[in-house]
Amino acid sequence: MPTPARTSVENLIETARQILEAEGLEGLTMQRVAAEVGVRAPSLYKHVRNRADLIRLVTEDVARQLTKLVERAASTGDPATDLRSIARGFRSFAHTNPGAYGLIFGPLADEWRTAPETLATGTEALIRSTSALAGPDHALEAARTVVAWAHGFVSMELAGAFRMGGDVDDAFEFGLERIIDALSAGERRT
Amino acid sequence: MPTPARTSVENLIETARQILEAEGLEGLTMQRVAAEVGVRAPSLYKHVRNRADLIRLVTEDVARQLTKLVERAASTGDPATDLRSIARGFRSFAHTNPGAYGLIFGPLADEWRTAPETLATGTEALIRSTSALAGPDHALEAARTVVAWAHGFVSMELAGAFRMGGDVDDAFEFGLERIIDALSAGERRT
DNA sequence: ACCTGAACACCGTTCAAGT
DNA sequence: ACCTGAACACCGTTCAAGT
Repeated sequence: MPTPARTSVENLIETARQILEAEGLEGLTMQRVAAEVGVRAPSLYKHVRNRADLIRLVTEDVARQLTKLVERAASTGDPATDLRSIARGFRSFAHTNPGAYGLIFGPLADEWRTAPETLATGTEALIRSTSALAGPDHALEAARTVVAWAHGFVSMELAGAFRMGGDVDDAFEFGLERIIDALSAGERRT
Repeated sequence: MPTPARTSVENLIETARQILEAEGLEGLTMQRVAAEVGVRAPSLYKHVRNRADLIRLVTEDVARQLTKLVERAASTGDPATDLRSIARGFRSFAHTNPGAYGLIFGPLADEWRTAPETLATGTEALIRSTSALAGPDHALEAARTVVAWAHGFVSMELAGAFRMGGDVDDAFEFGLERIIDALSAGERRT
């Protein structure tokens, strides 16, 4: 006798993400998710392969959202302006979704790492800006410099690593301007 | 009847660190550590409070080692040279101790985060260099820029996030020179 | 003073049995 | 076609009992 599903992958992903933000990755258990959607843990295995698979799906969801944000931030055509929007958007995304953000580049098991394609369009938007700023020869290296700095900054910030006083917002803006400067300087020199 | 301890905190920390590098954080279980040192899991609780405590001790050990490395790298007195040494030393430490490195700024539970003091002397060495390079007014912000970039770069690298081709070593050197440039440029301008 | 087995509460996961 | 309880192997942790 076929019975209609009481939940769905989408529902599981959304629920998992809420739990992740509220209680962290350790709190994201199959039993917790099951309880939240109103079934027993074994039922989840009709919808996802296992816990790692569920986490991977959440990560992909997050990566898609971040990518869309970056894509939209790079819209004026002026590379420095776009880079500022991208960096600030990146940071504010991390602030509002700290748990989700930790999944993307975190030192986590290979199993739930997101595929390169998911982040591709966001990367393209970034490279477009750095290409205009640092020249096409250094576009990729410049993009890596920007994203490394931005990711490092927000991940340290979220980890509570900036504990020597000083205004953290100011430090972010300082770094952003200096890096944009440095990349444009490179272009002028070439 | 007092019996001599068959293990010690130091022994546990060292063993835990080996397991961490070999099998990742999930593989670092109390039973695994106990088996490795030749006792049963409950015995570990005579030496550490619990698993989180053991991980915290490992983190502190790692932080101390990294700090010492940074401290020693900054030795020539020339800020740009010292910054290069610090950044490269930082990166090579992460490469040889990827599991341990992940503990320091990772998006991990508060319980095993290391105390600020442990990283203090390394931070001082870094700030000395950035102060000479970017001026004392921006020393802290400049140090945050450098460390954010370096940490972001190596953590993305370790996470396998640089998947668009290009030479990753070159990207590191590119970013390093541009950032040093940008910070010195700031000094000249003031 | 340290170590142990037994026990408890919690995981993830499988599977046969229910509807 | 989905959901369930029971079961298994694994955790971390506590504790009384051993030496």
